[in-house]
Amino acid sequence: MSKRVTIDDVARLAKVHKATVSRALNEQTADMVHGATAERVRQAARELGYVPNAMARALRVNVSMTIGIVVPDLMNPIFPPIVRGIERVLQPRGYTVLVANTDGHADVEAAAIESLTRRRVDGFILATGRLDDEQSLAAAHADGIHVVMVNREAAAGAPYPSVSGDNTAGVALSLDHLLELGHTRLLYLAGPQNYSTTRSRAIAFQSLVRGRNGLTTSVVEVGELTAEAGSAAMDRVLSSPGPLPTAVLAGNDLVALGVLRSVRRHGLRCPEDISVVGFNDMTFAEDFCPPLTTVHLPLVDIGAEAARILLAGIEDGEPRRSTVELPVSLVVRKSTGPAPRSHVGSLEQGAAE
Amino acid sequence: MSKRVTIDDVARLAKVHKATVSRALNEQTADMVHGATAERVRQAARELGYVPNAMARALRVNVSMTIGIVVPDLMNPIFPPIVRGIERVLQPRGYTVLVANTDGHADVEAAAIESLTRRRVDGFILATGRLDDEQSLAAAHADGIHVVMVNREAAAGAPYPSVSGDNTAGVALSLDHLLELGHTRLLYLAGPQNYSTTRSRAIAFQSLVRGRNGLTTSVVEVGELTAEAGSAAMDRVLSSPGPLPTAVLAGNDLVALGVLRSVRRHGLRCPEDISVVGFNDMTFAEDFCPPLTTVHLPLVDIGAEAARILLAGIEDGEPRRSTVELPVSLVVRKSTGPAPRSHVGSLEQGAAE
DNA sequence: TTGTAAGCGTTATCAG
DNA sequence: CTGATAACGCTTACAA
Repeated sequence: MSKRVTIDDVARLAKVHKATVSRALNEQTADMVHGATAERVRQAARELGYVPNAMARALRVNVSMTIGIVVPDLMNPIFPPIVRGIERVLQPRGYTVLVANTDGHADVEAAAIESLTRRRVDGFILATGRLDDEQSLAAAHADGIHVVMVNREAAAGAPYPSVSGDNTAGVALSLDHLLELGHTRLLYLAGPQNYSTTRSRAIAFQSLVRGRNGLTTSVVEVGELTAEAGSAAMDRVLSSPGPLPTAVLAGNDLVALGVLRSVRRHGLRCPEDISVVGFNDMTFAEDFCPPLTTVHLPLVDIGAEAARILLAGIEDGEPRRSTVELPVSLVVRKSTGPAPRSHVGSLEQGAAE
Repeated sequence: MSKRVTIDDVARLAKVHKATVSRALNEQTADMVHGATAERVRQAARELGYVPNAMARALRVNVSMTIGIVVPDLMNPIFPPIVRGIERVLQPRGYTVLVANTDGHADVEAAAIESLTRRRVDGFILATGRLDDEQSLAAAHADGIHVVMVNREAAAGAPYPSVSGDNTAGVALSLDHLLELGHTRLLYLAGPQNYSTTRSRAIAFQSLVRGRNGLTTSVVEVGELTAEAGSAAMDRVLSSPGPLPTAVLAGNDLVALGVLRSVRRHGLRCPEDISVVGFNDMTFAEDFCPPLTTVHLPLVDIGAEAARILLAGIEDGEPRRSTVELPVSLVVRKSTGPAPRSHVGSLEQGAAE
């Protein structure tokens, strides 16, 4: 536990003042010192195994080179790619990333933000997508800490820049695909409405569907964005009376996965009896049973772009106000197919075209 | 960007010395100050929105309350559960977690460790499982920073405690299962041998299989622990001459997934033509096509246990030397079935029982 | 119970 | 080009 070596130790060995050591070891200021001196200092540092204390530096210069990322749950497969994207741009610039999970609870989110604020992160990237106003975040923001939202639709008076996929386009793509396959009885399985992504997807669905003739549509809200919740919701749908939907659009892939499980359990086949389309194109969506047709979001890029905007804000001083929506695409796999013939005749509302 | 409020600001408002503020706001020392004074201080702090500077504190007390986690790739689904487990025990104790990805490269791993050392983490949890000796880690360790390995078999002279699943038992379980199903021609698809987990699994396989009559076994090493590498390796196996294995044990689930894909592409059916068993029971293994039979590792527990050991070491001062192997279980799903009858007669070596 | 003062390891500023 | 000094925000002997 030999007391850590400090800049003073290096100075002593190199027979210079610690200020000189500081200058010699710093890229920015290295040219302020004589070449030979600098080399002597570097040599001494190497010899002693000197590792600068980033906290002392941060305290002095008031910049921690640290970014806090807040996610609901790293185990949700959409977040690791986003985090990777963020790291990909931050790491090379010398930033380190602090990740906090919130489990989707507002109070632990507040605690996480507070904890990161204590650590004096230079900025926040929030991937929680909750719509509730966050007290501690606003406070941090007021103190000049930059914030970028990710995977979150910017609200009207959005105080923070945001980066997300084009949810409306994604829903439109899915819808077109299903319509082309002849589906007329559609179910939208929406996520909780206090998540902006799922909310905006649901809104997109409603407005795209409105005014189309020959369509029977319904929207059911699932309590959580998990396979379990999706499964439970679909169970309820499948065991309720009346004609079943021939296709379901899920709020995200996890929900879609739950639907797949439920459909299987009920002895129905996907896509023969019912088509399913997801959202996000999470890792392994192609390996599901059947491989999931879903809207592909460029998650890594979304993370990277968020990081870039954050950095730009930090460097300018001026917080940006951008709202970026990255393009999405539909990747058609095996969970969607032609609408089942047997149902065509049994429409009970809406005129068939 | 109003200059952050400091302890002095609070002191001024509460009309006490900053030392008193420090004492009042600190759980440990709060009882050293008069109740009324403490309340006044808390009130002032609240009023000003005071958030203590953790770095200044860390600098003073020489404890950062920060733990560095080093993983190869957060996008590999086995790591998020481990990280969650770690957080689950660290968070409540006030620790914050710094996660660094290495992409499996030794040099970026070194850089990550150095970066975390600069930040003066109180400990490391390494989930990289590489066997290469890490220079900067040894240096940190020599300076009294605690280290715990996770998902890594302890080598003979292991300098650090480690927590992992019982790999040998896992392989034994898989093997027994396949033997019971009548498989006699077995392929082990091992991961790279510089990962201790995959190495010890491969060794377990070899030694368990040795001396068993009536078995034809082979071991093929795949270059990486990814679905792509697994797929490529299996492609090679399937397009080589000679009788095919009736069952393959994969070094981990990702490799198994690659095998599944390859098998499908080659027009073979799993498990009718070939059985596949994985290792790890990663999230969504049950949703693969077919659902994957695999060895379940208690990943969250593994992470949690690692964190506990780390904390114990930090609190004692004395680094532990424990090597923990958590029990594993086989979860049988649909990717394994009876050995195909058609092959029974065509064994070309080893006596059928 | 509270105040004083020193110091944690850096870097910025100002002299030399 | 280099050295001295102060300051970043906090905790902790020690003193009152």
